Amino acid sequence: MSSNRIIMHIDMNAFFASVEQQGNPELRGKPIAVIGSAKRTVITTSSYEARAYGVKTGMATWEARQKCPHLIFVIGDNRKYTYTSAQIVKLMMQFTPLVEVFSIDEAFLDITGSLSLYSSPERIAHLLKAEIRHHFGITCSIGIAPNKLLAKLASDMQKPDGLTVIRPDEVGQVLDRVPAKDLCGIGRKTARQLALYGIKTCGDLGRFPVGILRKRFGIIGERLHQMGLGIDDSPVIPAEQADEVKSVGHSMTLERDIEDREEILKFLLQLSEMVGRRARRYSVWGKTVTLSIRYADFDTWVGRQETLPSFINQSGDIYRTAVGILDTLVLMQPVRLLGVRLSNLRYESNQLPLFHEERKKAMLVDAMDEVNDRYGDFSVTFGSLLDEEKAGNKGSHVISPAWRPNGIRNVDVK
DNA sequence: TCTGGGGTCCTAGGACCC
DNA sequence: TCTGGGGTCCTAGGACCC
Repeated sequence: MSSNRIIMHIDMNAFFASVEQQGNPELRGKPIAVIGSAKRTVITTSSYEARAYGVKTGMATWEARQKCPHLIFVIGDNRKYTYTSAQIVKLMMQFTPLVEVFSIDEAFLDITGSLSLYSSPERIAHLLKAEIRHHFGITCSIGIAPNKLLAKLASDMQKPDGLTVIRPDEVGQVLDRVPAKDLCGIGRKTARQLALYGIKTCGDLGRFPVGILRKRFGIIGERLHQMGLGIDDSPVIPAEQADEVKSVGHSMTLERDIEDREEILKFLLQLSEMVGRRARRYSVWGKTVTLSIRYADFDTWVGRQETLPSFINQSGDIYRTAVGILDTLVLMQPVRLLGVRLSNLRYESNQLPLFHEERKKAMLVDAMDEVNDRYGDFSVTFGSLLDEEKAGNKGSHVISPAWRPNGIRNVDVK
C-alpha cells in the first residue's frame, strides 16, 4: 500500500434537511426537522437553523419541539434522498472511479491518481463543492488527508461547507489536540474506558502501551493503537468491489406496546414479508433467522436466532421460523419493537425448486413480488396482513443512512 | 402519553469432529 | 495412569457506524 495516498472524505451537510429545503423554498433559512411517518418517530436530520436550538438527530419530536417551538417537521421522502445521493455519487465519479459510498450522505474518494489532471487536491475539492452546490443546492464538508481515518476526521472539523486538509507532516500536531472520541470507531463506551486510563486525545492513545490496550480490548486494542497514531491502510473500495451483504432485516417500533400473541404474529408476518421480498429480489437465500424484541422498558432486548438445515427466502418460511423462535420465549414485558433478520446468506442465480408443490408455491411468490414491484409494497400480500393494510400501518419507512445506492442494500428500490 | 431503523464486527462459550 | 488440541459452526450479546 502506497504511503503517499491522497484521500478525500465528503460529508453532505444536514443532507435530508438540505434536500427538503432545496425542494421547497419556504423551508429555506428555517429550522426544520426530518422525521419518519410512524407515530413513535425521532429526528432523522435537522437543518442547521434547528441545530442552533439544540435539536439533534435521534431526539423525540416532543423534545425537539420543546427546544424549538417553531420547528417545522417534514416527513422524510426516501426516494428523494436516494435519487439525489446517486446523482451526487455520479458527479464524484467524474473525478475518480475510486469512490466508496460510505452512507447515503458520505463518500471516500481516492484522488491520488487524479492529481495529474488537476493542480491540487484543494482544487478538486472546490470543483466538487461548486458542482454539488450548483446542481443540488447542497453544501458539504470535505476532508483531505493521507488515509480514510484522517480524511474523515478532517471533514468533521469544519461544518457546514468546510474544507480541511491534514498534510502528512501535520498529522502529529493534529492528533495531539483532537479528542480520541472524534475518531471513527471510538464510541461512547470505548471513550469512557479510555478516559479511565487517562487517555483523552488521539496523541494520548497513540503513546499508550499497546500491550495494555490489547489486553483490555482484544483485537480492537491493536486497532486503537494504530488509530491513535493516525495509521490506516484500508483502501477506498468502489461499489463493484464491495463485499456482499451479509444479512437482510427489518424491524419496527409498534405504535403501542403489545402483548397479544395474535397481534405479534401479524407484525411478524409483515416483517417476514418485507425481508423475504428484499431477499428474493436480489436472489439471496439465508439459513439463519433472527427474531429481535425490544420490551416496553426500552432498555431490554432479546435476540434469538435459529439456523436451519437449508437455505430459505420465502416469506412463509421466514415467518414460520420466526414464530418457532417466538414460541420458545416467555415474554417478560409488553413488546415495543419487533425485528426479523435473515443471515448466513448464499447468493445464487434463481432456480425453481424441483418438486411440483414447491414449484407452484415459488411461482406464486414470484407473481406476488412482481405485482408488488409494480404497484408498491403490500399491494398483494398474505391474507392476515390485509387488516393491517387497511389500518394504514406499513412500517415507518424511515430510510437508514446505511443505505447504498445500488443493490440489496437499497431498502427503498422499487 | 419520551427515546427509529439497517447494518457490521467482535467476543466468549458450547457442540462436534478429527 | 486424570482430563490433547485445533478447526468449524452456532448462539447471545454488545459496541459501533450512519
